[in-house]
Amino acid sequence: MFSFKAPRGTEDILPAKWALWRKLEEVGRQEFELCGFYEIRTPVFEDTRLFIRSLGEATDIVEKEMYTFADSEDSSITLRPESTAPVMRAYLEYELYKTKKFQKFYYIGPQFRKERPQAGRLRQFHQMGLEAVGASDPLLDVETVSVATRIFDRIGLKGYKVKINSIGCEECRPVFRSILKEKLCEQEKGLCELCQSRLNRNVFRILDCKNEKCKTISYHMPSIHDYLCEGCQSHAKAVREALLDIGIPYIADAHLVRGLDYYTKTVYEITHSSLGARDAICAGGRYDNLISDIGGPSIGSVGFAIGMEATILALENVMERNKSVSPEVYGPSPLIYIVSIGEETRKQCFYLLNLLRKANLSADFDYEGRSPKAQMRTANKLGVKYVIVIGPDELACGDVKIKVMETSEEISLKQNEVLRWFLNRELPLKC
RNA sequence: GUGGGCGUAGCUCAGUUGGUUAGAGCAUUAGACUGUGGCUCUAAGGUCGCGGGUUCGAAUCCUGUCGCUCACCCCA
Repeated sequence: MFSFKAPRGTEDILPAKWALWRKLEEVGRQEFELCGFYEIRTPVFEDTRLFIRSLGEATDIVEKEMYTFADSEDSSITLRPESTAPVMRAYLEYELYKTKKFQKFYYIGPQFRKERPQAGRLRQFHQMGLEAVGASDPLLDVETVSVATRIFDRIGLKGYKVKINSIGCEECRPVFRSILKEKLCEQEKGLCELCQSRLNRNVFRILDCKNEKCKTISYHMPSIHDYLCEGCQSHAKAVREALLDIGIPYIADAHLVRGLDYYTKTVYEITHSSLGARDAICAGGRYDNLISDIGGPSIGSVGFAIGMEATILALENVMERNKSVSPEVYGPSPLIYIVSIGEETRKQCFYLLNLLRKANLSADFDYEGRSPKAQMRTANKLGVKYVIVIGPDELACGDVKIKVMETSEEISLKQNEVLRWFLNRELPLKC
């Protein structure tokens, strides 16, 4: 018999795992809003050309990793492989820059890339990220880093590293690229096979190669820092100083490069060593050309994306080592469980259940018609504070019995007193 | 797209050179306790991923296939 499964590279987040996701999302939202970012939601699919234009035609994402569909005869849509371009598209479409040039956005949502799944890398994955659009201040670059690190701090993720670099702008990068390429070509035979092909496709990636021979060669290569133009140099310096000033430890990594074409000046990556080969939990940087590339005015922006699966994986690894951090897997328990004994009491229980819920007291009930013992077991497992018992005896005299689970104390009350009794000692949930 | 590893109960895993009714722990449900939770004990549950082959006999060996996983290219 055929059985359905979640498609390759997708995963179901079951209730047992939701607590961590929720925590990450809630902390993220709070932190974003604390720093003046506003949530924006864009469609999960866009005109295919948006991504071709923004990411660059020759990138792997565009060449082989996009979920692209014919929408009608002459239009093609693509499930978003990242959210920066869609956010910028919205910023331009509604001409938001006309009301206020500088705007700060954040987003949380699924992204799609058709690649082979691997640890922390899926075909449908989730990012939460921010975009600060319309300013070139290096302090803004640092603000984005600080938002990311505070999110990680506040969810209790220890042991991450901030790596930062400048990759120059359209002025100085091409100069460095050609010099680097020239020097590397001289040593072509010493490079691994892959890097030899990178010479023509993506020279900067060679600096990042894990092959020992390539590492040695790139160690002796000139550094981008020697070729940065004056503007990029002072920008990079200001970023590093501000990071120090506000106490964010970082690693200046001259070999850090970015896959996407649109980055300029500042690029950074936050990694976690517990993750294995793909260790980035956040990546971002400045993109001063993206907006003009997709048809907007020439204004600078900076942003990052946090990989939520990767972050949660890292968080779980940290908790594994430090069991004192309890994950509260199933989230909050109901306050009250109602146990009915005998078929004829169920209507009364159900009435009471709805009364409690209308007063915002969380309560649940057994719909399987099981034995009182089984219902008590469930109540215990749920971790409720109180159990209300109604059986034929109670029904006959219009009472209910309330059991306080912690002390096993039992109290008899008239049915019409129940609600007041709870409201006197428990705060209703806020809506 | 390329390469490695792994598929046995809901979960985590044992399973001897191929040998009778395939095991453990945890979880679930029921019962012991017929109106009361936690502890204890008992019981229930498996087409050994799927197909083919070798064999008197296959969870075990061979082969194909599907799935998962890790790594590579690339990337969050």
